[in-house]
Amino acid sequence: MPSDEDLGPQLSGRLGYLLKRAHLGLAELHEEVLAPFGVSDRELAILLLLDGREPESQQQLAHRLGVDRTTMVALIDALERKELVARRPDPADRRRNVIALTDAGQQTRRDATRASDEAERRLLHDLDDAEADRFRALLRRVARPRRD
Amino acid sequence: MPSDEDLGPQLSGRLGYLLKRAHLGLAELHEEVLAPFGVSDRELAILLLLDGREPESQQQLAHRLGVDRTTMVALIDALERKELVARRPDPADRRRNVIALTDAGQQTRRDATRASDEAERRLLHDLDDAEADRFRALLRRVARPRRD
DNA sequence: TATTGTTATACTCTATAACTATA
DNA sequence: TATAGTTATAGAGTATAACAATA
Repeated sequence: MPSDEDLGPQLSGRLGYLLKRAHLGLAELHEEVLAPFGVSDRELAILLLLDGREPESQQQLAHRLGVDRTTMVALIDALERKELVARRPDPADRRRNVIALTDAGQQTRRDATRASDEAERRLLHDLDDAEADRFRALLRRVARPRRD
Repeated sequence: MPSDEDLGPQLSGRLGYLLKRAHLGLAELHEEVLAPFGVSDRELAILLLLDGREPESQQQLAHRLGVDRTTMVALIDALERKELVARRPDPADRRRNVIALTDAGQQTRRDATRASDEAERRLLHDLDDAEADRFRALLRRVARPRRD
């Protein structure tokens, strides 16, 4: 990724550029800290989505993650291969797969979440605690779902 | 994009999710406000990169944009088709193409930048002016290039 | 030999359409 | 008929490898 001097003030101050760089920076940190646990940031999101909920179908999960159900198939495939989640047919409706965290999945969720916390801390490294809280609070308001 | 209730507190508060949503929200706003000018946010970035600089080769431009030179080819192709930029061979080194904004490109840069300002304002709609300034200042510090 | 722009190719991520098994 | 999961396929967006022109 280029530095500010490369870009010039016209582009380097634009919100789109800043958000992209922050997002990309966090993605890189996540890749680094999650590597020991064998999951991607994306997969951690699914583990978090599954945790502490009634077991759900792939389709419900896909909807909550904001992807198509066809996209969900490969994501669950990967997590199942790693034995972090299990598919079982819903007895009440055998068209459905119910997805649940395995014990290993629970453990990975805990460990990977701690690692992700560390990635977030490193992203906000230049901010003191009060500034970090302020940033998070403002970002939450900016990230509100659009009301079109 | 799913709402907070869909996600649950475990995922909806994570920085990665918030940054992604803010970034995506701005991308959607940009698509809307830039449509009348026939350029994408990506293309506006290139127009801004070209503005007020010594003319540069495709490769220099690619480096500053943070993409491969092979990727730059199609981006310049599109802008050239719209007659917003012009390629001309560098007389001093005929391997190179020098890329320059056309008059129409200058005009589009001005108009599209104003539209992008509007998109940024709409993204920050829930913040008052002081909060928006604070958010920008904090984001700049978070978006610092990683010093690995 | 090395570099610039280009093309061909492949890889990732995603969605749409079509298939199957169930309902 | 309609729905859940799946597969095949296609479209972005990106990169790597190879090629022609030039240095």
